Amino acid sequence: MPQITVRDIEGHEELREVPEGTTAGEVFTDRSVVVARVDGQLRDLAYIVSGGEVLEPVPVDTEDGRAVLRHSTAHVLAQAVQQIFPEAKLGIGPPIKDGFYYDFDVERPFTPEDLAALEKRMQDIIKSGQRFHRRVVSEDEARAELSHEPYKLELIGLKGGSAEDMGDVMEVGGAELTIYDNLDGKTGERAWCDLCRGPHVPTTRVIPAFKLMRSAAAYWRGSEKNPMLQRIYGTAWESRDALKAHLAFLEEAEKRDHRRLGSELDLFSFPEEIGSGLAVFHPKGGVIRREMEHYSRLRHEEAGYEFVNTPHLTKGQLYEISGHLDWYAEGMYPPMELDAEYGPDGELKKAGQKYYMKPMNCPMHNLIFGARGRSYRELPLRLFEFGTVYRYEKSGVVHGLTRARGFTQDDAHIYCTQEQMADELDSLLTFVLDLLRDYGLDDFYLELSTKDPVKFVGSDDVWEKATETLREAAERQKLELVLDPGGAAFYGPKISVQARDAIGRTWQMSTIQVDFNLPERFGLEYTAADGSRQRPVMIHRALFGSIERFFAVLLEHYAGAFPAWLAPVQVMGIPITDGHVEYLQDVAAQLRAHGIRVEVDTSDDRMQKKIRNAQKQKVPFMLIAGDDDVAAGAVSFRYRDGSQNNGVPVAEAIAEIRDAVDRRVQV
RNA sequence: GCCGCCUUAGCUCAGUCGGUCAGAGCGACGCACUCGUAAUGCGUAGGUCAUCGGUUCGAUUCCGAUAGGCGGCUCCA
Repeated sequence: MPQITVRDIEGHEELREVPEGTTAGEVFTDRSVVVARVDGQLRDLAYIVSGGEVLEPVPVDTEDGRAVLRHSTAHVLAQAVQQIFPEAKLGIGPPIKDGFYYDFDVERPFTPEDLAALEKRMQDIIKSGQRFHRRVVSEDEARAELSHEPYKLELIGLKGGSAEDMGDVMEVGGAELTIYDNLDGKTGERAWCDLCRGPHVPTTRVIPAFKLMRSAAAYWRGSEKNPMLQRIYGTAWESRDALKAHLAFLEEAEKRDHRRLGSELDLFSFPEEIGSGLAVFHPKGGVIRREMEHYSRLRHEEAGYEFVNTPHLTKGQLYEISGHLDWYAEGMYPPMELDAEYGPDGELKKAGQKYYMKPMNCPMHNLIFGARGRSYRELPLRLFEFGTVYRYEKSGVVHGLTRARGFTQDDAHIYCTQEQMADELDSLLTFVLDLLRDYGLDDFYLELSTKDPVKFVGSDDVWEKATETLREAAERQKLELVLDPGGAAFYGPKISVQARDAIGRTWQMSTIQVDFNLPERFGLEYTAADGSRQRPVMIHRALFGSIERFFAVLLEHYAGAFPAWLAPVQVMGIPITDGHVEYLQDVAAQLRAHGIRVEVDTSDDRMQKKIRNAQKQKVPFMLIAGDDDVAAGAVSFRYRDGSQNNGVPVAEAIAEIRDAVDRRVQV
C-alpha cells in the first residue's frame, strides 16, 4: 500500500497509507478542490498516487485554483466555438489575470451575437458534466490526431525544437505531450479534445460562474509577422458572487476612467483639430496640474535639485550623438526639413537641416553638463526639468492621458561619481517614495530590471556593481521587491516603483535608471580631486513618469474626489436664498485672502440643486448659509460624504479649511 | 502599424430593413418661484445625423475612402 504525505492548506502534514490505485481526487473529497499539488506540481485529481509523494489540495478559490478553472473554461469555450463554427482552427487558450482567452482562426470575426450564442452553448456543455481526461501521446500520434489543426502542429514542432522559452504555452509546456479529451458525463463518449499540458478541473460541472467578455484580434504567437487570429476573452470564478464582485469592480473602474471624469469635471480634452494624443488642459485641470507641479518643485528644491529648461525642438545631430536616431527613430515624430535652398530650376543649392521634436530630455541635459568643465566638487549634480516631449505613438496605443503623444516628464538627471552612486540611489528612492506618499499613494512594490544577457553596453562588472547597488537601495525600503531578469534597457539596470491605487490596480510610476551609455556618447567628464578626468555616472529618474499620466492615475485613484489641496474648487458657497449671497461672498473673500479657491453659486437653482451640482463636481467643502448662519456670523458645512457641521463661526471654518489644505489630507 | 466595432444637438443616447424621422434626458438661455443639506415648474435656442466621394428618382440610413474614438495585438512613460 502506497504511503503519501497529505499537507492541508494550513501546512499540517499527515502521513497516510492508501490502497493501490488511489487518486488525488479520492484523497481530497472536498468539492471545492479542483486539482492537487503533488510534490509541488499541479496535477489532475485523476492522478494515481504511486507512494512517497506529498499531496496538497488546491481549492478553486485560490490563485492556482482559479487559473485551472479558467483554463478549463477556455477549453469549454473552444469546444463551443468548434461546435458552432466547425471550420475554426484552434490557437492557444491560457488563463490570464482575472480570466482567460482562446485564439481562433475563423472565416470572419466574432460578433456580440456570436458571443451570446457561444455562452449559451458553453452552459450546455457545462451542464452535460463532461469529464476532462488526460492522455499521454507520442509526437507522431499527436501529429496524426491534430492533422487538421495547423497551429497545434506548429506548437508540437516548437516543442521538438527549442523547449526553453515555451514555459508560458500551456499546450506543450510539460515534459511529455498530452491531449485532454472531454468525455460526455453520461455516455463517456469523446465530445472534443485539445492538445494541452493541463491540469484541468475534473468535470465541467465544477465551473460555477463564467462570462465571455469581448472579442478582439491578436497576432498568432504575438508577432505582427504572423496571421491575425480572433481572440475571445472570458472570465470565470469560483462562485456567482465572486463573478458578480468582479463585474462590479470593472464597473467601478469604468466609472473612474480618467477620460470620462476628465470631461465630466471639465479638466481636459483632446481636440480633434490638434491631433490624436495631444491634450489641452481646461482651467480646472490646469489648477490641479499647477498644484501638482508646484509641490513637486518645492520638494525638488529642498532635495538639492537645480532647475533647467530646454527647447522642444532640436537638430537631428543631437539625437545622432545620443544614438536615439539609431534605436528610437520610429518612436519619434518625423523630422521637418529647414533651411534648404534651391536654385531657379529647383536644383538643391544648400542642403537642409533636419529638426526633430524631442522624445527625451536627457541629451539636452547632457549638453548642460558638458557646457563647461565640471569639478568633482559639483557632484552630485542634479538637473531637473518639467520637460515636454513628443513621441509618435502608434495610432492603436494612444490612450487618454496615460498614453499620449505629447507629455511632460518630471525628468531629472543626476551626475555623480562611482563612489557617490550608492548613497545617491538610496536617498533618491526614499525621496521618490516620500513624495508619492504626499500625493496620496501609499501602497508600493519595487521592480528591479536586470541585464539582458544579449543586448547591453558597458562591462559586466560595472553592471554587476550598479545592479547590486540598486538592489541594496531597494531592499532598504522594506517593500516587496519583484525581479525582472533581463528586463533592463541595453544601457543600464533600473528600479521602477509600482503603486497600487484605491481599487487595487497597479500602475508603474517612477523609474530610476542607471545609464552607462550616454556619458560615454557625450564624452561627459569631470575633474577629480587628483586632477584626473573621470566619467560621471548618470542616473535618469522620473517620478511621475509624465505629469499627464500621473494626473490620470490620481484622477482614477481618487475617482475625481481630490484632496482639498489639489481640488480645483476647494469650497462652494451655497446660499439658502438669494438674500444670503452677499453674506457668502464676504465669506468667500475672506477665504480667498487665505489662499483658498472658492466659488459662490449665485445661479437661480434651488439650494438642493446647488448642493447636488457641487456634489457632482466633488467639491470638498460646501459652505451653506441661511438666516440662522447670518445671524450667528457662521456657516454650515456639508462634506463630500454628506455629513454636516452646522453653525460654525466663519473664522473657525476658515481655519478648518486652511488646515485641511495645508496638511494635504483627504477630506 | 494590424484586426474588429463605433461616430445623430455642448454631454449621454433613442431612431430610420432608403421616401414628413431629425427625437429624448441632462446642460445652456429666458420667465416665474426665494426655498435649510443630491434634481421647482414652464418656455426658448441648438444638429447639412464626423468629412469626402459613389450607388439611387431620392442617402442620416447602402458601398468606398479619410479623420477621430473604443476594445485588443505589437510597442511603451
